[in-house]
Amino acid sequence: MSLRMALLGLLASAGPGSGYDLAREFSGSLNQVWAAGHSQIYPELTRMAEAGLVDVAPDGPRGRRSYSITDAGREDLRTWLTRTEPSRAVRSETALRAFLLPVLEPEQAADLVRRELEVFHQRAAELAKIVDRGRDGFGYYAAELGLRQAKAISEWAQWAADELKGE
Amino acid sequence: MSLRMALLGLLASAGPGSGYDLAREFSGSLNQVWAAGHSQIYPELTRMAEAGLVDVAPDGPRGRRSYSITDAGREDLRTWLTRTEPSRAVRSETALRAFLLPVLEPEQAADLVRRELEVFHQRAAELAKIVDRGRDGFGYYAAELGLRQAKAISEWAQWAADELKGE
DNA sequence: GGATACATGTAATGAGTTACATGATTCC
DNA sequence: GGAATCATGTAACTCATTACATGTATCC
Repeated sequence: MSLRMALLGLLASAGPGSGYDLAREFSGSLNQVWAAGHSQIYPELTRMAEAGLVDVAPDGPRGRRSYSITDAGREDLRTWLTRTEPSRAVRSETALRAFLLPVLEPEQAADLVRRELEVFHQRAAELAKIVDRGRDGFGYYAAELGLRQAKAISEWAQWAADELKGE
Repeated sequence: MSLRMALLGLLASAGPGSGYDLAREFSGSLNQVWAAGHSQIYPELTRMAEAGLVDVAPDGPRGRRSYSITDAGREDLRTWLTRTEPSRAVRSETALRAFLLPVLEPEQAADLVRRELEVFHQRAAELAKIVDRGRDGFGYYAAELGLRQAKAISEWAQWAADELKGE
């Protein structure tokens, strides 16, 4: 359902587009939030068209099919956002590794934590750039959230490295 | 692979246990980090036994089968933690909804954000309790990470609510 | 003419969720 | 005797990843 809602959201705010366009947006800013490959996107768009959530304009160049959101689609998206309870299930490999840290020797655990520090420090810097571009629409709130989370993780990594030194 | 590593980690640090025990640990503190139900755990343990990563002691009461980690299992776990690159793929419904916020009216968006604020504020309070119990071993580093992330999300929600008021 | 980007799909596999199904022990 | 908990499994389904497969338009 989440993939479907992400696609509807993109069509609602960026306007009509092809599966190819949508797949490209998924490898851009949305990728930080929800990943999907084209092999997942194309069949889902077909199902969404069958369900009347999107209209298809076929026969563009190179067989391009352009999808646009319908009123039913907009309705579904709004209902999902406002009336369904978000799944807060977390599945973070970084967090799982944090959980498993105590099975390592402190020295190896510290190595692992330093690698996370570097990656998320880097990610925070990238997201800061997006945030600085301001409220140009889509991705603004998500980028700010991503930034705060990336900072939280790198600060945790710093803390954990210090903690492990003391052992 | 992650499920397998989580199981090996639990067996490595909490000692031998049954699938039932492991499923219970998954619904406890580990649940914040990596969720799994018994229908996923039992078949995985069977495969792990076939691969020689765990030993099985069958014939406990009520057909209980107790699993313990082998040297090969410990080796696999250590190799995974130290030599494989973590997947940093994120799949967060909260973040996806943050991404989609601009499709809502500011008022509805603010409602959504306030609900997240409440949930993560609550979660932060629960994790703070676990962290306060101190370095009693497993879950300590993960709880600290979870706490920092929950705080980051609720601070974001506060920021977003203010931001939406201004619109 | 060749490389690159555009464009769409399917197949096989793996991971995860929900529902179904069963039975033993313990506690009251 | 009945309820709760312990204990294990399978089946059906959905969701996600990787690999395979093909063809068109544009740029140089």
